[in-house]
Order: sequence, then structure tokens, then C-alpha cells
Amino acid sequence: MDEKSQKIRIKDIAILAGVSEGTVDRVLHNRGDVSEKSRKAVNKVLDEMHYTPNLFARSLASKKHYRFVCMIPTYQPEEYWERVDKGFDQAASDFMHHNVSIDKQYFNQFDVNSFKEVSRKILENDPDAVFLAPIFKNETLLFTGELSKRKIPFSFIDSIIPEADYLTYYGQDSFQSGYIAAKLLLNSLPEQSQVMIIRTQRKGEVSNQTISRYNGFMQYVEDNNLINKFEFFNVEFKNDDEQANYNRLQEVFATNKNIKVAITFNSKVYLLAKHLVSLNQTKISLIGYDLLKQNIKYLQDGVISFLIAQRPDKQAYFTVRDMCKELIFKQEIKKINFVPIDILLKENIDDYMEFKE
Amino acid sequence: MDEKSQKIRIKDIAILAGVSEGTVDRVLHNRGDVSEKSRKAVNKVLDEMHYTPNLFARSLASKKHYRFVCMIPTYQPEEYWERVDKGFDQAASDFMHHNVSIDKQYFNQFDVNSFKEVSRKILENDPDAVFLAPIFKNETLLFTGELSKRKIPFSFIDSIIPEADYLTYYGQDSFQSGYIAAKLLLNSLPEQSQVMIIRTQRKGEVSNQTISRYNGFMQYVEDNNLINKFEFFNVEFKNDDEQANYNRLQEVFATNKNIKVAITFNSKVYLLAKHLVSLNQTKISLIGYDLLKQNIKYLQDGVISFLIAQRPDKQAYFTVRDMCKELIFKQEIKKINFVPIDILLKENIDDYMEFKE
DNA sequence: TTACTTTCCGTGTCCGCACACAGAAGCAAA
DNA sequence: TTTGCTTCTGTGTGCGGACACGGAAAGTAA
Repeated sequence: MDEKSQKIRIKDIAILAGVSEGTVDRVLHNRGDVSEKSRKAVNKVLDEMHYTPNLFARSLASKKHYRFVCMIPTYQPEEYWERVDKGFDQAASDFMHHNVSIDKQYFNQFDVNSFKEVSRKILENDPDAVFLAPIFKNETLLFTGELSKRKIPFSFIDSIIPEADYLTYYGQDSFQSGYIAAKLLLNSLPEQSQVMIIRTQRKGEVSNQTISRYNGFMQYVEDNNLINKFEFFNVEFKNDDEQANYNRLQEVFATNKNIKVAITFNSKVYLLAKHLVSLNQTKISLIGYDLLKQNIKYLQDGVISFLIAQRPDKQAYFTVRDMCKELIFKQEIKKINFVPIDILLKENIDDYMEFKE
Repeated sequence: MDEKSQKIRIKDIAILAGVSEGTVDRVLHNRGDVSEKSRKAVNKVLDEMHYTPNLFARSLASKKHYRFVCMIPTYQPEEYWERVDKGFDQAASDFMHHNVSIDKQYFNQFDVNSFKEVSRKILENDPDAVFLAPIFKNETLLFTGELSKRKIPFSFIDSIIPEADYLTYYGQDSFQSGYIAAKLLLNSLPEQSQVMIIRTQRKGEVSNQTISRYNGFMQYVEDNNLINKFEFFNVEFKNDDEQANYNRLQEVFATNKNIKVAITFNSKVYLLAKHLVSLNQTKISLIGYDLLKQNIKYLQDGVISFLIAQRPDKQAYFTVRDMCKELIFKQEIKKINFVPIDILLKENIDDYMEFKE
């Protein structure tokens, strides 16, 4: 057993430094009222012994209660944000014994007023920390500006607004994930194949994620000089009218006979998959994002070739954990955290989903 | 905040059930000396209130010290087992405050006597739990048989011997990972391409992992009728003579002019990469296993196309954690745990490595 | 009823730490 | 030397839970 795993208590430090436990405690917390002489003696022993506080005992003894708030979009069952929400739940139950509680607030991601309203409410409640998905840039900056003024720390999840004074950001490097999607999709494609790119209109603010993914995708095309090797074309999907999308695809297939691959940049590739199955176009290779239940099903069935995943539950969980590290445990944290770009095929999805950390 | 995240103490239970804290404690631990009437009353309240013990307080109060031993092969710096070892270190420092210490014992994976010797020593020390890599089947069974007899729980890491009465197993589904390797490698390959398969002779016992990977690989070939579409051939590598391997490759390239891809089933694809660079054969797509530093470097440089990873540090960490769950926290655990089959390209390796859980 | 088991239960102490509070030590002015 | 003040330090209590111990309640035998 190496020395780092040795158990050392404040009591031990106190004896070795020839002072009382209270003095050691004061040094540990920079709480003042300690003579220079004692401080030095304690710090010396602290250093030599590689003291690591027992965080459990610490939060057990601490009377402070932390009220965290998370602010994410409302969602339908099985949607992307549900998995984020689950991550927050997990964190809530894991950190409950550290005197942490998490209050969840939902806003409508297509309605900026809902965002404003919810952020106003949160400010009223004067929380100890806030986690939010910064869907609306300007309104987020107003909100986080006020949080900063009140010295309430906050973290971004899913996407980021660099100008704000956030504590951490967890999310995926969307550009890079688009780049990888292109590589996976175009790598083995015969020349002159048609590549169908599904773009989805969103009401209200446009999500940064899908745009970055698209840009990453096109960057790969450019880097490898593929723009003339294949025929790329976009198809616009409507967000809320699947019949229209179906009809649109029908038109597309009437005139394009060499479509080999297709991609969507949002998480709803299962809708495309469904239409392709209906239209009997199952030879087309599909790639999409995120592990929605329906996406997984189509992956397992072989309709979707690749899914790119980003551990949304972990993003939420770690966001909470890092806030605890900051406020409670006083540990080092990293500001920007890109989660891995996980590549899932039907052959590795089962182990991936089964594996509980 | 849902009710599961409510903080409830033994004290609260005691009051609600109209008994003392000691009685609640006795019920919680099945320690007897409780009348049927009290037991029922307590269990009822326990149920209704969704009591979850504060594990930190619990281990703080507990005086029992757990001595775990892990038994893995010796390794050179940067080798596969180093990452396993690091996982154990991490676990040691994380669980140290739960009165757990981990003693590490190493054996020579090419010498069965070393395995026997180390397992004998471990038995002498009468540990509270053992984690081991079951490299030698018969000797492992002898060892674990004795452990079972003495009621010392043990877990397998990396590979598994199903007949033994182990607590958990963490490892990768090697067969499946070989299958995926084949898919990634052969998916986009022109007909008649040559596929070079590197096999490495090992002294002593043969590792199950590499054999299963090979079998998985060949299964994909069979499932997709590729045996005649491509030309597969094996090249035998020696475990300890790189000059010989280099020469062998030189011979191979003299007579085989259409080698498009190559694979190794152990973690030492970097050696192959090195030789290919020397031999100026950098157009060959390479796939290999495990994130050794050198492998990563060749992946980043574009010499290796894919690496398949298996989170060896996590395997070790979770093995320890699950033993704690079993012995200390009395929580549910899963016996067989396949870790995800992670697919790494040069485009996602950085985020993968950066991401610290 | 008394004496003695056996079964059952409440209280106290400690785990490592945070924090409050009382009080010692040091120092200056009277 | 005494008083008054500041600076510093030791001790005590409680966080939620484990466990030991002593003793109450209930049951049995005399």
C-alpha cells in the first residue's frame, strides 16, 4: 500500500504538529486566528503526511445545506432530454447525503418567454448553484449575468456560451462528431453515390449542436475532396409533420435512384428510418445521433448503421458532481469537458447499454 | 424533489415506529434480539419512508477493516496491465475512507509456478477478498476452491472461469470485439484484397482473449461469405524477437503485393505499425486492441485506423467497488459485466482520453 | 411471592470532521 | 502589579450510524 492510501486524521496532524485539533482545522480552512508559528508547523506536517480529508465525515459534520437548481427543456418520453434528466436524478440521490438537493425546472425550448419566466423564478428562490442548458443565447447571458452578480455559481450543460462566467461545461464536440459521422458514412462509398442530408427546421432558436455537426460533416467532405466524388443533396424535414416528411421523401426517391447513405444531425433519425422502411428503401446506410429507444431499435434491426452517442446522463451527473467538488469538497475541477464521441453499431450497442457505471 | 431523495435517519424511524434507535439498528442488520412486534413495526416504517442508510456515516462508524488483495501479472511500463493496476490504485484511494485497503500481488503470466507461489502467499495472509486475473485455469480453480472453502469472496478480472464461484466478472466480450474488428476492417474492402492476420506465439498458457477475438473475427468472415472474396493469410510473430518479426514481414511483402489491411489480436499492434512504417507500407489499414501509449500515437498519426478499447482501469475499479457493495454496503450487484466495446479513431481518441470520470 | 432465566430494548460511546465558545496567553496602559 | 484588550488555542458538541453493555420486561420454577 503506498503512502497516499494511508489514513490520517486531523487528530494525528494535531499531535504531530504539537497543537490542538481546532488549530489544524483553522489552518485547513484558512479561517484565520492562527499564529504564524502554528500555521507553519501544521502546514509542514500536513504536507509530509499527505493528509487527505475524509470527505464523507466532512459533509456529515457540515450543517450547510446546498440547494441546486437545474434548468432544462421539457421533453416527451424517450427523448434526448429525458436521459439528461435521469442523470440529474442519479446525482440527486448520490449526493443527497452530502446535504445537497436538486430542484428541477423545465422550460419550453421553442418559447423564449418560457425560458425567461423560469429563470426569473429561479432567481427568486436564491439557489446555491444553477445548471442550465443555454438554448437562448441572449436570455442566457442576461440570466447568468445576474447570477454572477449575486455570486451564484452556474454550469452549462449540452451547449456552451463562452462569454458567460460558468463553472463547468459538459458536452460533446459537435463539430468533431459531425466530422466522424462523415468519415464513417463516406469511407467505403462508391464514387457518384448520392448522399442525402436531412435538415430539420426548428421553430424559434436554432440549436448550435446540429449546425456544428453539419459543419464538421462538410469539413470532412472538404478535407478529402469529396464534393465532386459524391452527389450531396439536402432534404428539409418539418419538425412536426411526419406525413409531409414522408411525402417529401417519396418525391425524392422518384427522381434520385442512387442514394446510398443518409444522415440526420438531430436525434430523430428513427423517423427517417421509419419512413425508409415504409418506402422499402432499406439498403440505404443511415447514421444518426443519440441513443433514443427507437434509434436503438432500428440500429439493432440493421436499418441504422451507426449511432453517435454522447452520454447525456453522465454530462448531467458530472455537472452536479463538479459543483459539489467546487463548493463542498474544494477539489480541483476542469472547466471545459468534452465527453467522448461514442460510436455504436448493432454489434456493440448491447454491452454499451447494459454497462452501468 | 421526489421522495427517494428525502433524508431520513434511523432516529426518525425509531420515533415513528415507537422504539429506540438500537432496535431499528438491530432490525436493519438482522442482528436478532428483537420481538416480532417491534420488528414488524420497524419494517413497516422503513418501507413507508424509503429509508436509505447514509453509507458514509455507516462506514465512518464501522470499526471493521477490510483487507483486499489483487493478483495480476507483472508488466512493463505502458503495457495493458498497467492500466488495470491504475484502476486498483484509484479504487484504493477512493475507498480508503471506507476502511478498505488493497494489497497488490504480481505474478509472472508466463510461469505457472509464480502463480502458484503468489496464491499460496495470499492464502497465508487470510484476506477479506481477492481479485484475480485467472490466467492459468487449473491453478486458478485450485486457488479459488480454497478461497470458497474459507468463505473468502473473490472476483475475476479480464477473463473468466465460469466453474468457479466468483462474485463478479468484469471484462470484454472478446468474441464480439473480434467480430466488430472484422466488420470495421472488411466493410469497405475491394474484392481480392489480401488480409494479413498477425498471430503471436506465447510461451506457456495461451490467453483466451486473443483466441476469442480471432474466432469472432472469423465468424464475421463466415457470416458474410468473405472467405473467398478476400485472401486471408496468417503471419506468426514471435513474442520476444522483433528483428525476426521484421524479417518475416519483409519476406511477406516480397511475395504479397495486394495487402490492404492487417490486424493483431493482442495489444501490441504498435509493433506491427512500427515495422510497417520502416518497410514503407503505410497504406495498409491497421486495427488493433487497447490504448497503450504507443498504439495511441500511431492512431493519431494515421498509421493505425482503429483501436478497440475496453476500459481496463474501470474494470479494476468496478471490481473493487462491487466488492465494497457486497461486503460493506450490502447493495445489489451484477455477476457478469461486459464492458463496452469502444471504437476509437484518430478523430475521437483525444476526447476519449481527456475525459476523466 | 420470590428468585432466577431468557428475551428484548434503551443508552452511551466513538468514527472523522466542522464549528462555536470559553478561556489562555500575550501585550499595553494604568 | 493589576486591569483591559487583542490574539490565539483547546475543548465540547453534533452530524448519522454501529455496536457494546447494562438493565428492564417477561417468563419459569421454587
